[in-house]
Amino acid sequence: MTDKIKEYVPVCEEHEEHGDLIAKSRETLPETTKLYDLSDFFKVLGDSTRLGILFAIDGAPMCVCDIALTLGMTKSAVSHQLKVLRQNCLVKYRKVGKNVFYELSDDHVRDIIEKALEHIEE
Amino acid sequence: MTDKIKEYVPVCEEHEEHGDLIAKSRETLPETTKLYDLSDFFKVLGDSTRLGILFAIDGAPMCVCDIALTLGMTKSAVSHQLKVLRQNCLVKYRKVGKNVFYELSDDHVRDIIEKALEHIEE
DNA sequence: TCAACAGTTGAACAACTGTTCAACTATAAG
DNA sequence: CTTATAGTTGAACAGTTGTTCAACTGTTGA
Repeated sequence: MTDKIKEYVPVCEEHEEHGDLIAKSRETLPETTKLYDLSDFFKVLGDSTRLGILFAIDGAPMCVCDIALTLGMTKSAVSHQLKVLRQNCLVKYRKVGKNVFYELSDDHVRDIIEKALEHIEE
Repeated sequence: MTDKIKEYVPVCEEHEEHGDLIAKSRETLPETTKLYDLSDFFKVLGDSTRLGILFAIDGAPMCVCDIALTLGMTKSAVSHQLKVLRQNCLVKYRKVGKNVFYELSDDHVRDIIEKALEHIEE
């Protein structure tokens, strides 16, 4: 071993032929931040509890307690997940007396879930 | 504390009024297994590396090595994630000599990602 | 036959995630 | 004022996840 900085050597033998392809692929790749935003969005949907909440409040707004009853979970667990959904703008809420009613924030999410359901059902 | 089994007592005061709502919400709720399948699908998309791979091979099939070069990752890390994508049928592949070329398995996934991109961009 | 490279795999490790628990705030009713 | 309930929150814990590393298979070409 020398004290020279080890150069990063591309390994694919056909690399030169593929050079154009790689360059082109790199160009069409979204920015890193956008890739993170996108994966964060899918991460939020990637939990059965949160999906359950979204399905539960689809149709009519519900309070935390009733969501918990519907899903058979503790209020605490539901509240924690509602926070995640709130922070990612998937739900909106309004306070009425002691209750907080949650509902879907827009139809966009409904569409995406619908499409995904079609996908896994085929 | 008695040795009686502690009964599960619904807590929401307006619970009786909400009874219908909860029953209705429970009915429209997908089955547990479907909820898990759906969240599993989103989990797969909920990782920036895997999304990067999908974007990279969108347009033209690529070998593992080139995907790794495009994303600036090790072949091993890419291969591990390709395995996840394979197991969830998001990519298909064919072996040509020493190389394994991966491509998107269908347009459905492209649509979902596209819709999600629209959502986070608004 | 042998060396070089593409790709896969399992173990290990660190980072992250979801639920539980207990403590807390706030509103409503007696 | 006091009590009961709705909801939130932070800490703790267990389970999961992604990358790294090293070892491995399989194909190509000398």
